[in-house]
Amino acid sequence: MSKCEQCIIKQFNSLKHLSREELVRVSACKTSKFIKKGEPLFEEGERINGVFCIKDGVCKVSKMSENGRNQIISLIKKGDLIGERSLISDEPSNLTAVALNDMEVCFVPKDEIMRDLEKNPNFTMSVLKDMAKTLKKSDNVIVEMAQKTVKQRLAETLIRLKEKFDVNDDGIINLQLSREDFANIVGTATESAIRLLSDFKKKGLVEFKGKEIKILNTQELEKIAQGF
Amino acid sequence: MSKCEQCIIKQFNSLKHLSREELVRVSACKTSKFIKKGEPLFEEGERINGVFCIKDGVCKVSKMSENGRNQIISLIKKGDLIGERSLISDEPSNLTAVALNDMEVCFVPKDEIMRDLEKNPNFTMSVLKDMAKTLKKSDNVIVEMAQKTVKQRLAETLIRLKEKFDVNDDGIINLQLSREDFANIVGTATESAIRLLSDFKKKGLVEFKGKEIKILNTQELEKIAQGF
DNA sequence: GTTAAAATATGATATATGTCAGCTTTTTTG
DNA sequence: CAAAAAAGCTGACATATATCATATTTTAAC
Repeated sequence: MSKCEQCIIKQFNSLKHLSREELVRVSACKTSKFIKKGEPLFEEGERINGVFCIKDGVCKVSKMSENGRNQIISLIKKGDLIGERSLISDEPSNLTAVALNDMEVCFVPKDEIMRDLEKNPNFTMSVLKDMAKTLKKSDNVIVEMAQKTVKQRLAETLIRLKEKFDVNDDGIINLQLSREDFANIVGTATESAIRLLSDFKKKGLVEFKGKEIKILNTQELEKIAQGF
Repeated sequence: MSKCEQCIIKQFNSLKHLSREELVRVSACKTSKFIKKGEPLFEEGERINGVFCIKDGVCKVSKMSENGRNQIISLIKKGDLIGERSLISDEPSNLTAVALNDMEVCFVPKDEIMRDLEKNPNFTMSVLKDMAKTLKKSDNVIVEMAQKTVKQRLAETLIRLKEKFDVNDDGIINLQLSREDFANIVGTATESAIRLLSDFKKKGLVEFKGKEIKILNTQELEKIAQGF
């Protein structure tokens, strides 16, 4: 199994603040997992008891509403950590994470992370900063959900996908989402998402080949997101 | 000026984890402020450079949407801390806080808090836990905003107000909100909020005397919040 | 206390979005 | 490869909510 000390992935998250010694300890207790597309990394109500470091792949993090509909809260990708929150608040997860493509993740058990949080202020501070950043993003999402129309949110989502995930030579975004996923991100009915996406397509703003997405006119999408 | 070491308010927040020595230092550099109803505690874009500890009163924390409408993200009351986030991420505030009634707050400058965060792991851990909790709540709000109707959200809001703020002998909630505030909490037009509130009133679920709110039927409101 | 301003209320109407139903295409499974 | 299942698409219709206009009541200002 690969060693954390030598793993480049940690550069993308708070684990980079651990000392060599600490990393060796993490490495000794961590386990590797491969999650296939469509399979859960963890589910609502489950005790995670550790932190996942995403080595490769993407997962959708969602939550069931009382109405029985699924809301995707965020997309987590290579380099991200997930699970710190439940660990810190010592509660079962309030979220479900499902792989959107084949994933490779490392799992570090709770005790090791807690120990590092207590002993290494740099690490703790980094986790704290990360949370502050996430909280800020959450505020933005709340405002967006509360104030923007479905069309605005969908345009916004497309722009963000392009920014967050790589685009290949043909301009195709390196992530495949179903229409239902889109609906669950913006918080609408699948049919509405389908209709609006094909609207965007008709207007020449995006192109779809199956689930491949290519953004043709970011500027116009931005205008729509802003309400024009 | 009163001393932090002797202040009971700190029992309600992370400051309770500071040592006597640390509290004495905090006390020495803190300032007291009185904010009148309607006045801002701080505004979007402002560098706060410290943390506020709310000694008395309530404020609404909001953010402007691109559509030009105000969204209230949360209500902060006696005992709460506010400002840690901007301090930790070292950025100007993304939020505005406006007093809903006369407030008394203490302001502790950044340097002192940062010093405590670096030196006192208990304090840091407490702040971390607090953030994890807020993040969880944010997830819930996002799901609610994305998936529930305005009516559901309004019912939910009324229930939460009753839980969060004291109720006097006559059953009246100890917080006055305008119809516009209600609209800005649930993310709707003021007219819609007015209509729905008077609907609830007609159905005997709530009672209004001006801005005084009395909840008459929590159970029924809960049903509405859940979509019945 | 009178006037002006703000908040609340209500009606009419337009529009966005949800829901249901049926159909086609794509993907999965054996 | 065939059959079944899932995903995508489209139309018709119902409904929630926004918007605009106007009236009334409450609060603030002089």
